[in-house]
Amino acid sequence: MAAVTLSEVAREAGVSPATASRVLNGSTRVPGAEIAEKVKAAAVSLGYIPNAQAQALARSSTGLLGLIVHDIADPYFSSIARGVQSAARELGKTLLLSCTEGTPDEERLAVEAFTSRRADAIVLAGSRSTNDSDIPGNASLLREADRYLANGGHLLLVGHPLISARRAEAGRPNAAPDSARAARPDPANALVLAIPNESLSRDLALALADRGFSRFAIVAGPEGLLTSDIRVKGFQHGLEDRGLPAAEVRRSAFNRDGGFEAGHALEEAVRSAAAEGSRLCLFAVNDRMAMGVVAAMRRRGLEAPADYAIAGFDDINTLEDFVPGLTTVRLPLEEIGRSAAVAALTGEDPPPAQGEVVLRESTAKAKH
Amino acid sequence: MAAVTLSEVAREAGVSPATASRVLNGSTRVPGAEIAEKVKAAAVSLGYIPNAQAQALARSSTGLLGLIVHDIADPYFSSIARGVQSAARELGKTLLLSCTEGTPDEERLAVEAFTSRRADAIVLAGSRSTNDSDIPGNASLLREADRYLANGGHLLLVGHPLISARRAEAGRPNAAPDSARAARPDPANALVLAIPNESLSRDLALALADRGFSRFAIVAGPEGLLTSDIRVKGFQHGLEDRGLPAAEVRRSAFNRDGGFEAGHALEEAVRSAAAEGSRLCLFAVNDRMAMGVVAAMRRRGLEAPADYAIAGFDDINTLEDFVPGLTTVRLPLEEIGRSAAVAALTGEDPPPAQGEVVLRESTAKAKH
DNA sequence: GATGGGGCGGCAAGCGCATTCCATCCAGCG
DNA sequence: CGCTGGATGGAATGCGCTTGCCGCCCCATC
Repeated sequence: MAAVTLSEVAREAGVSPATASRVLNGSTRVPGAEIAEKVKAAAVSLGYIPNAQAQALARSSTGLLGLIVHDIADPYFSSIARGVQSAARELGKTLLLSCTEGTPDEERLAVEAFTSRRADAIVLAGSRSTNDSDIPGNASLLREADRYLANGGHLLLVGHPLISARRAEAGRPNAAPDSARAARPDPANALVLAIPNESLSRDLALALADRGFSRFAIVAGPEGLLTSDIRVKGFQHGLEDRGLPAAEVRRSAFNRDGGFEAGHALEEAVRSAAAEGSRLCLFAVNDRMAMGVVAAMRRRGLEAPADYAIAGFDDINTLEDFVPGLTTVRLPLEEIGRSAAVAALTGEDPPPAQGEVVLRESTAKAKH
Repeated sequence: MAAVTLSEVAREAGVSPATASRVLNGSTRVPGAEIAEKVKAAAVSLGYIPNAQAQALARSSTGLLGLIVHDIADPYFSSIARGVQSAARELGKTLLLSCTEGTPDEERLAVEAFTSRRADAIVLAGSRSTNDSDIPGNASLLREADRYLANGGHLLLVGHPLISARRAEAGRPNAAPDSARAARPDPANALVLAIPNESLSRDLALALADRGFSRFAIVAGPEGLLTSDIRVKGFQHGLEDRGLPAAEVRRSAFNRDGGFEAGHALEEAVRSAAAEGSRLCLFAVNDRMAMGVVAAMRRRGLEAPADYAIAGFDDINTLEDFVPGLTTVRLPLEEIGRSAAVAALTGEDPPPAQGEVVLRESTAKAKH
């Protein structure tokens, strides 16, 4: 990529590179009008485009914002990405994107790559995992994050803080609630945009109980996946608050196919509840899983809300035309992306996300 | 973003920066084993991470790949993005992302930004518009692209070539077919990953006709939107091939809401066809529009395939759990993204995309 | 044992730009 | 009329790294 350089423009305009630099790229010292005109004209006629690399090197600030997600083709992340991108554009930043499939090792690689690019800030979205097999990965991710921060970068986590050795316990059954964890400063000193997963899934359980459901089952992601674990916990708390027995938890992959698989496995439970004259209410910890469950049930001839009820979480945009309308917890994903980007770039603490329970047809009162 | 520099590592290891550079970052000349060890040890202990900006400046190659899409939250683009990202990762490139809402002006800005970053290659996805109002935008996009290419960048367009003044006619009713346009070299000398929109929509029309449908209507995007126009044309050709009358074309926004709107408008036609004992078959030029149509019809109490038939185009992943199963044309979007990235980076011509008609329930023979 | 060549570090020159410091010029003031 | 101070353009330096070139040493060769 050879290209027109500043000094060529300067020569063309008959001024020094310093002067050209001052008129072309915002400086505190703006040269006289006449000279400025000459320089601008020269720049236009030569088709000058500043070399951002060189500028970055000279100013030691790149104007780059890194975004790390599990999977950009997942509507959850692509909505967030849209928000991040839109904020980045408004702030005149350029977006770097990396997808990691959710593995801490890939995430570390991404942080490393962005550190190498000297990104001004990094937004890291996606659930953490407290799985034992991820301990080394989490540790090295944490180290990499520390290094990035130590070098003056801004890191913002969407949802959960990074998993430290100490915190690896946090997702476990008897860990501290959301609030306590959020209050504890992240060891890596990263910003965290909190998503009230626990209280929202509790709200969902309450809403469902108030609608008259009394038998529940939970379709969760693999053990150790923080987002899933926390949502399960919140939901169970809600049931407990209403004096209902804890729901059985069925674990599978944290995606549509996981839901599909769980759906098959839950057929029996749905039918036996029906046999007893009640409807089982399912809570899938994310919408994609819920959609998988619905697909599996449908294949077995079971429909919501007639034969069972089901709720998801996230309110991804895909739901708009999904049948039956899926009860879920709306997360303002694009907005989350926007404020994540802004917070990361400014270094200010982001406002926690606001969610809300959205009741739809999939948990309607039985029609008959 | 201050950080450990190469020369600090070199000093720590007791060697010159040149030597350190050679051992740390792939050079043809690799220093002796003993020295290499010292340098590596120093790099690790200091936590050295090369400054990609400086490297880029020195090597004049950045390892950056730019991706420009209309909307990253649209599953069509996010699937492509996934493919691009995955190829980029494998090739050791970093991805720059920009969303433009499909306006040529924003696209130009994105190209400019990526040029400024000296991206090695740019993938530009999304339909072009031959609309009169976009003429100036297209022209300046073309200029910007030319400039990028002149500076040694590689540009790859997904779908259509850039719109030149000359080519602005191409999308018009009596323009040359796909093949002729593809054969004409792009003025900007950019690569083009061809998507056989015309022949595939023709295939779709043939398949539908063979299924026994004889009355068609088309739900298209706004006039001048190339992808839409070409698909319409191909479909009409297919009908013509079967001796069927041309379908009425109804235009609205190229998205879900446009489809919804068109769906309402088409209620009459569906009902009157039914009154005459036949079913109207709708072709929406993309899946999102088709989904909007289905939603609108459902609201009016009309269901596919019982009351009408409908087909879409793209086979976005959202369709997996859409009811009814939507007949469509499958485009291997992720694969398209992958080969787009590879071609852009290598400068080689990409293989044209392979699509196929997928018949599903939405165009099933009437059940009764 | 002298000579040529190959291998290996180091030196230094940039890559394109921002910015500090300096020289210059002119206006204004005493 | 001489001096000072502010404004303005230019020269020089450095951001962190790569790489062509030079010089050194050691070994093989005659």
